[in-house]
Amino acid sequence: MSDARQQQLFTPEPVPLPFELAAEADRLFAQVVFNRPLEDTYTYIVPDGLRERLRPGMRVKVPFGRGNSLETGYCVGLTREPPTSRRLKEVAELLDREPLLSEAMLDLTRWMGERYLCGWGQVLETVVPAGVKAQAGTRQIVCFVPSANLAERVAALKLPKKQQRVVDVLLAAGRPLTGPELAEAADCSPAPIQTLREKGLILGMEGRSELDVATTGPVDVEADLVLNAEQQKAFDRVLRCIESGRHETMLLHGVTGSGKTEVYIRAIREVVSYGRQAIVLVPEISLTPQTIRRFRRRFPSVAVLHSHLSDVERHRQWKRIEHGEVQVIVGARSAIFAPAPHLGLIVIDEEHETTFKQQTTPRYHAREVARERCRREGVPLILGSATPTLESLQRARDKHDLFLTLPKRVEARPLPPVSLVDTRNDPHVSKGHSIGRALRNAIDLAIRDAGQVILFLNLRGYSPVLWCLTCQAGVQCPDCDITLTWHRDRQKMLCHSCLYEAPPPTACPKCGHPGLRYIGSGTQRLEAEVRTKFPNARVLRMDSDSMRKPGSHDEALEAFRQGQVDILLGTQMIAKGLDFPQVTLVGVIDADTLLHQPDLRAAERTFQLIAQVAGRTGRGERQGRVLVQTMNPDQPVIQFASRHDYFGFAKMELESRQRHHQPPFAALARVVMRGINETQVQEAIKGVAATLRAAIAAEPEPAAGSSSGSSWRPVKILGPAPAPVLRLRKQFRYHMLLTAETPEQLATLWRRVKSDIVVPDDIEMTIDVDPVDMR
DNA sequence: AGCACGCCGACT
DNA sequence: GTCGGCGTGCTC
Repeated sequence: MSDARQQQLFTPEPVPLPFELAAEADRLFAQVVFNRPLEDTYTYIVPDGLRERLRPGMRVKVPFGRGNSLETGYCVGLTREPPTSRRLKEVAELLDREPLLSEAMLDLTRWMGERYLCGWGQVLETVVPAGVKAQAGTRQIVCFVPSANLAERVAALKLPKKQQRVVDVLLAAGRPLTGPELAEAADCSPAPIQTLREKGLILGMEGRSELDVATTGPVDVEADLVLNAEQQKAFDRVLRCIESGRHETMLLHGVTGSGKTEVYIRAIREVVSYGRQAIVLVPEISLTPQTIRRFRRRFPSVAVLHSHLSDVERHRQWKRIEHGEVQVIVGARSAIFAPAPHLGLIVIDEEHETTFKQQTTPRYHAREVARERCRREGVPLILGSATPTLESLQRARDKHDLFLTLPKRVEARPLPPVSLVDTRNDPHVSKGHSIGRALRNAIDLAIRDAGQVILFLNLRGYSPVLWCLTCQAGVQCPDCDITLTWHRDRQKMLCHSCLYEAPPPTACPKCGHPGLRYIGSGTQRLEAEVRTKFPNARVLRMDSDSMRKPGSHDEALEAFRQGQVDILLGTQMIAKGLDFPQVTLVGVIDADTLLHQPDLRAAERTFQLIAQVAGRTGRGERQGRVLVQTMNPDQPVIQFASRHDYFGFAKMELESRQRHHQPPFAALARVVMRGINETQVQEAIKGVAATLRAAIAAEPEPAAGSSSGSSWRPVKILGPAPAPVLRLRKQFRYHMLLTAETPEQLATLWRRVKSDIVVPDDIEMTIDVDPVDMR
């Protein structure tokens, strides 16, 4: 028998008194999570003073840890039964008047923590915008209300004139008034109000000023366009799904220029007519005034959420959405968390874009969060793309999702013919030029016919490599394993992976020899080349260097649209779904850059990019054509892209992925460890790999045939190995991949093993579920 | 992720 | 004798 039990023999428990029992039965506990990588929720006693006000979704201050330091946490639930018998601490303070999140969003964020292997509180911290937490745009104010029986009490007193007037005004108002409001209405200074407050006749009440959530003024809403037969067919299917009231994911495959947006708009129109809201996610880069206008012209109340909003503005939009004052929410990745009270539909445009994956904790993919949110709320999800990810395509093939297609461009315009130009033997290219003979001729011709030209090169700067002839290597960033890019406009060498910059060296910093050569071309050098080769053409360069001013992006595109520019050249930025009817030629300067990336999706990216860029032409009355310069004209990906053959590409690539047990045929997670000391990082990741392998070995394999359906494949560990970019921002990085059949298997293993892993203080470890960037 | 606790070495 | 180094393990 334990000491505790022994003692009880001599000190019998006192019989609880009735009021104690009542209090016990009536106790309330709060479940709290923190912005830390912790899996557990922590239970706290809710003190009497807070029990009426505390609700799930509010933040609290609670004593945490052995030092009982006050930490901010999120209350995620309330319960009457404490889950542990341990002695509980009390909630110290309540930080919010209203919940920051609904119960539904709390559930969704918990799912995210489990899916992406991070703390629930970490998810909440990023889901709620900072401006909402700080209640940006509102101030702490004092409002005045009458005390009980004020009228009778005052009748018995003889108040000075001004005080009497204040009382009359307040009684007549019938609502709390702020100090200035009251003073204004009673035509007095704050003094009489203060006196009345001190006498206890009127009461001060702490509150917050209202946020001005004035909606944008009335706008003329344009009528819907007439759908063509294919759009109508796709829309009919979407309509059936909306009317069914059940969740379904629809993959809308539509070639560039096929009118996907019009189908989205009709679907949104439908759910809006039932009084529901729609969320439209677009890649950040597409979130231009033009895109926004497109929705604003069709719906009277549209909220836009993007990264450049101020805290106050974001808070205002959030409130508008929360109050149901908004029909359509258009935004980038994080708009997936918009607090729409009656969600009716989510649309993800350009579903294949990698910007939908967040690259910091919580490393969620907005498409997967959207899928889960729609499933929980029983509403449809539309994924749109001309080049869907193989993950989405495979789900449609497996009949999990519905496949809809718009196979033709609107008005049956043909897709532009794509010619591959082999630059291996081109006389200009071998001399270091970016524009080969064929492309030069094509540009000449296009300009002579008064057409516009787009030239695409996915490298900014002037020259990506400063080559040392002695070392036979490029000059690298001192902090990263990346060659420095020469930016001629700024006269600086820049690292595109960190903030490092330096003046150009005259000699190799490694070996000290002079004789450095500028090799390769970025958009700046291409611009110079274009200006010399086509001196009469009006040229505009668009990349993140030339478009730093806010609004310049839209301005540039507008100038191009208006025909004030003949040749537009730039990076990814110009590849996105914009509609320029006068473009008759698109040139891809170098199709090979993406092909050789150390990424399992390199081929997919290459295909998507060529397809995107090619889609910029042939969108008007005039025919367009595309020239793709490559050193690998026989490469299957480039071949498929030149034929606009998405399905041919997909078939080939899916077969390859299946053979190699890669997504979408496997679930993937990537563990990265980094630190200043390379051997320490190596040792640490070896330890983690060993722990994982031991856990896998210890797991008994299920008896043959016991698992129904597909064969059970245990989690496999690939690596550890140096990350493709070994050094980044002074830190050495090693990684390993975990693969399994399902993400659940990965999660189970990771959770079991995580508590056994000890990482030294100066080493950082992250896990990325469904990684899209392997650098 | 923090942070307090512990158990070891070089100092007033 | 004590200050403080960093591994270890817990946080309602």
